[in-house]
Amino acid sequence: MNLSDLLTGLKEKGLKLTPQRQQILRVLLAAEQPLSAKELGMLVNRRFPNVGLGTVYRTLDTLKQLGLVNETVFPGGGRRYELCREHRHHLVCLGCGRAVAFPFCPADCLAKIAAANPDFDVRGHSFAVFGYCGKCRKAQA
Amino acid sequence: MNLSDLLTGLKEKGLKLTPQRQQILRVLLAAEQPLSAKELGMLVNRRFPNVGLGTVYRTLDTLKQLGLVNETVFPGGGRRYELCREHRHHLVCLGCGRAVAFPFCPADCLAKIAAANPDFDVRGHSFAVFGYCGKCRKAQA
DNA sequence: TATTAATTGAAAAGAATTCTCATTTAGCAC
DNA sequence: GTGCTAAATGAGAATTCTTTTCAATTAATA
Ligand SMILES: [Mn+2]
Ligand SMILES: [Mn+2]
Ligand SMILES: [Zn+2]
Ligand SMILES: [Zn+2]
Repeated sequence: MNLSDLLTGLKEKGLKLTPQRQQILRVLLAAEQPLSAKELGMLVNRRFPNVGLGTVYRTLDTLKQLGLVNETVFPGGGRRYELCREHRHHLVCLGCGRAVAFPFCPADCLAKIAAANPDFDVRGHSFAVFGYCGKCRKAQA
Repeated sequence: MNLSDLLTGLKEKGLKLTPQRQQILRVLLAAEQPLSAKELGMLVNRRFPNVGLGTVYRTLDTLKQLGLVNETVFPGGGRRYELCREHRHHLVCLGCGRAVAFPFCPADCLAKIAAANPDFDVRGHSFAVFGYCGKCRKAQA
């Protein structure tokens, strides 16, 4: 998934290709881990200093609705955003906040749950493992 | 786990057994699903109308630190609290917010992750499945 | 009952997110 | 290119959620 694919996607939905949106997408493409709205805003501001958080949140909303971005909630409550690429989950450090992705998910659990709750229309799931990374453990000791 | 067990726990840690704390624990014991701080506060207020949210949050913090309460973050970002009973996860309705617990967790995934990241000190994990419950589906249709 | 440190209520402060509205602008027709 | 229009933006106000502050209260202990 590259920038022009994403822009084509927006265009098809009748959305304007504003420079702000393009830059937000560029930052998301370059990100190596899920970003908070604030982090995303700061990165966007490197090139467009007066894009406000309002625009960041609005854009994230539209991208979520288009299914291009997904929102993950990490322990402590912070919402983070990333482009939808391969489905993945994260190993999150409670010390420094860094996240490492892993590509597999609890398929057996999901199957059990769906089987046990036929009335429920399952739309998604979240899974995250948290603890302390090597660096933070050394820093503590 | 009943009320006097919990109170004994608090006492052992040198914490005061205030009526506010007791009521918060009673409400958490009676709850059938994780509560937001606000919901918890309102339920506490039925008996103690002037307990403020400040006290609710402070008490939840102490209970978390004692390992008696755990915090779960549901999709959208709301933090919810429940007594630590058996380890469990939830099936959460995106429509009405109701949650149903299920008692198993992705053990195989957790093992794979721990094996692949020996430097990382795993302290916990979160897992939630979301979608729309039977009631909400009927309401939509 | 007197003492004391922990706890509380009330209110202020902070942080995160959403809303409002006047202004700007991308996309389109001419 | 020029003008039109609905969509998008910037700036800031407003909400909502959570933490902090501090003077007053109170549970625990002697
Ligand atoms: Mn998964
Ligand atoms: Mn589990
Ligand atoms: Zn770390
Ligand atoms: Zn529902």
